[in-house]
Amino acid sequence: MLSTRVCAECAVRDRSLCGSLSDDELVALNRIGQRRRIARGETLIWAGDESIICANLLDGMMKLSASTSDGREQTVGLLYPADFIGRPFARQAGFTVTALTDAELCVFPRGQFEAVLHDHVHMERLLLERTFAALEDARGRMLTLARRTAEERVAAFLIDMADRFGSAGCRASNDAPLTFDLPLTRGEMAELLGLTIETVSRQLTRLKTDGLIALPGPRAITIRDRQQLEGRAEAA
Amino acid sequence: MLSTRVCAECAVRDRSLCGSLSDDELVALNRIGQRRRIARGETLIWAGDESIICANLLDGMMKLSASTSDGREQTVGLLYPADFIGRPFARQAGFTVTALTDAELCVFPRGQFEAVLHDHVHMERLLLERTFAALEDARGRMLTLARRTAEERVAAFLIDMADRFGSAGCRASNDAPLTFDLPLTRGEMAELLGLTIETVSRQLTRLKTDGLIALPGPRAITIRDRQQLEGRAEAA
DNA sequence: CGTGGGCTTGATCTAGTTCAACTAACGTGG
DNA sequence: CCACGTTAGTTGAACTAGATCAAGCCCACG
Repeated sequence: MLSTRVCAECAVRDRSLCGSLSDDELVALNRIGQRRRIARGETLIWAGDESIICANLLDGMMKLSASTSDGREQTVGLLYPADFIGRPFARQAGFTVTALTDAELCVFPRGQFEAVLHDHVHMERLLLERTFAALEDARGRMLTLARRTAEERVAAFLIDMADRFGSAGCRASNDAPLTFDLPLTRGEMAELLGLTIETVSRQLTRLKTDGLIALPGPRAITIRDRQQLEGRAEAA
Repeated sequence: MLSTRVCAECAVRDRSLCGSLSDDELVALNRIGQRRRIARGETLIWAGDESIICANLLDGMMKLSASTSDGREQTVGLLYPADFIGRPFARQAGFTVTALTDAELCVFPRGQFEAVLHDHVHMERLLLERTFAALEDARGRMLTLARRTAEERVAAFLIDMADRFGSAGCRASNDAPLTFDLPLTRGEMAELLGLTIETVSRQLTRLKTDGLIALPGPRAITIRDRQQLEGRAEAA
């Protein structure tokens, strides 16, 4: 009873995997799930560790990252609220999962989560669809990392962030200036875009001096000319 | 009856998704599946096209590729026998699928394949596991494309190919020279590794002059010192 | 106040691209 | 059977996008 309440009040109930479950099914999931808060910078899972947990991200933002043996790092995915974390059916975690902001999770022991998955075909189907979507995203990013210029990467990233965090909903084609705070530092952007901090910074100031964006504060971005920014993102 | 025979004789029966089905379940799949041969260079699916088919690769090798609007291309995945092709539950194909060698496929209409998937939970589970594996592979490749040097990419690629095509099974740690034919041209390697043809060629001749490999013919590779080659692949 | 992290800016360097020959292998048709 | 065009591969010289190295700036926080 109380436990269904917890899920019923979940911020991402309707968007997460759990949205596929009926109220009574949620009871089972609640029994194995545990709320957990994690601070910005903390890492939940280390690549190579035994894969013991899965989770749903309830609030905040996290990153998935990989690194070479000599320490070069690359962010290979971003996680947003309602996203699924972890890899069922695998013994080892493939990537490191770290909080980019303070975050809140619903954590499940992997084995038990697999059992729930097994018993709830619809949930498994949803996870399959999400995994396909993640795969498509990763492959698209491969094109970016391998072939796009620094300017294209930065411009495309800003547009993506504007669409996610730009207030006043999705007024995508609106040409009024739009201001929002980036949830990532320059260093985190560099790690995501396959560049260095300096290059990211230079590209931003270039877009600023060209009048396409403004930088009201270190973390704030104003999109002043979305049209042109889109042009820079896909310089045909 | 005849139709089950077709699957029973399938070269990849035990390794493909279909391996999860009982003989009588195969009948259903056979009814919707169709053998198809495709020549080297032909493309089966174009990115952006309506997603009408799924398939199993029976024999040969294919690539998945993406490109920018101005024609820069990147191979985002390789497909080997028994691999699954296509994206169920999506209306559009995300990537172009092209044969790297003459190939043979078992093709299913997407909708009908989805229905089979729906009716055979075990098969859906297998597909989920494969999709996770593909996702992990794609993310690992992101690290390579963003952070590794040309030499590391080429060396790692050769080791991967040696493990797949090196005759006499997986004598991975054997230090006897191992010769095999690359299934990819220099251009295809470049597209896969995020480099240019010239860079791939130069790296290969460097590895040759350093004595780690030999190049008996344009397509042939001899691994002469796997240890050292591995060192070049992960220059710690 | 000073100290440290995040950010910017400048100067220099370099790995890999680009451009340009050139070579080798391979069919195809005269 | 050989000339010839074509495609794949190699090699060299020059160039450049982005990395690296090196200050400095700004502000929050102890």
